[in-house]
Amino acid sequence: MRDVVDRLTPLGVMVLALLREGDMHPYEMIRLMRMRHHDRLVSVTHGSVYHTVARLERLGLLAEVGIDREGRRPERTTYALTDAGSEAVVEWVRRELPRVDRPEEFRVALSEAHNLERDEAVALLRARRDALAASHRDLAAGLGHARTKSVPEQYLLEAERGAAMTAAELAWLDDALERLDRPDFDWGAPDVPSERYLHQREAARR
Amino acid sequence: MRDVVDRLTPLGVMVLALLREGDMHPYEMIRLMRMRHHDRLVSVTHGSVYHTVARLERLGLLAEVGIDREGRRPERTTYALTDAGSEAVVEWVRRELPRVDRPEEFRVALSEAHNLERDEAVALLRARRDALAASHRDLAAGLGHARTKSVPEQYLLEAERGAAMTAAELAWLDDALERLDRPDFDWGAPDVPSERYLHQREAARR
DNA sequence: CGGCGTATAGTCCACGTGGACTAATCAGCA
DNA sequence: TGCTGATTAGTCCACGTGGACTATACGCCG
Repeated sequence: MRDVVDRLTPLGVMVLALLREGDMHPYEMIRLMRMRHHDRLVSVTHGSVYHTVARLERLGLLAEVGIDREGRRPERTTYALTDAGSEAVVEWVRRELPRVDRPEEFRVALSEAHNLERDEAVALLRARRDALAASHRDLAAGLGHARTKSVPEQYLLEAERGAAMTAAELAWLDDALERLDRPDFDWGAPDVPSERYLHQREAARR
Repeated sequence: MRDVVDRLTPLGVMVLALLREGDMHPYEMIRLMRMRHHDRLVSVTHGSVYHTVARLERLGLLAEVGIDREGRRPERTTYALTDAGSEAVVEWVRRELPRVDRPEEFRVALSEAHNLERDEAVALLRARRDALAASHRDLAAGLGHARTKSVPEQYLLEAERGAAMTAAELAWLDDALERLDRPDFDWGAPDVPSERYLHQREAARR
């Protein structure tokens, strides 16, 4: 079970997360991801999506549920999430949300955090804040050290920016955690895929 | 010439940039990148580095200059930069520095910006600032639009963070540009690989 | 009404990466 | 002095991705 989670790529997780909203064929996943601008998080190409779906099927995380044909369009294979697949998404997000290495993975985890219960998401983000603070201390120390050895500024630009970005994320996280902690934050049940998205899907299917 | 630049990966650029400091064998590149914490920018493994060097050789951007053997240690192949390789680094940085998509590439470009003349680097970063400002406006507009359609906050966390990060980078860039514009910023000639680094290499070679 | 472009749906190959493996030598500890 | 573990140096295979390619159907412009 745990080893399966290790083999998930960001795109794989997004695919599984989409199937939590309902059965779907790969091409529709691509449309939805593009419509929601999720292609800013992972690169969404035909090659990667179809291959990813095939791989997830081999892993037993999703399964074929039918081949329908609309008009005389090419036939399309529809897939559904298995229990293992549903569990794997949650496990993956749980693992990636607090990690400060692997920023790509984190952005995907954050955008799928709604698949967790609110309390758990908050706890994981709080852990992240601490790790981020430690990371920022390291970066600042490294910069300080380099300056005592009078390394020319031009060589430190990237490190400076890194420290600034880390500080900014820290500030954002503190702010977000404060908002998430207020009891009037709605969040809702993690399994219910929100009426809105279902409507969006219908609109896209039109 | 331009097509060669298209085929450069971030790791490839870092390898070429290292060779601008002097001839080197792949294993030494790995040591240096780790020592300078450049493995925060790209993943530095034996597999990728040796393969990358072989590819750059096929592209004619670097060339074997000798096989020496120290003591009875395994023999090591030393490589040198060709003129085309030297030019390719500059071209690549020139192209990636202002781009706001592809953040990975940008971080490498920024850390190799010292290979450009100061004036050119400043001009490219100024172009980046404008592109970044436009990108931030888009993100903010998208968020505003989502809020008018009352999308639950839990689905907007990643987008919010993205906007905050973009704003932070914008602030850092403005600050950095202001410092870079002051005439007492030293920068120096782009070709001279800085005494300091040569010492560092000797120390590592020891 | 004919043609051109774009949307739908999917396959397949080439490329780059990363981790596992080999193998010898040096440093340190007991 | 012998053993263990880390360092030096490099090879190789399996995996995931992305771009090119195929093929049909629909919409639109002239």
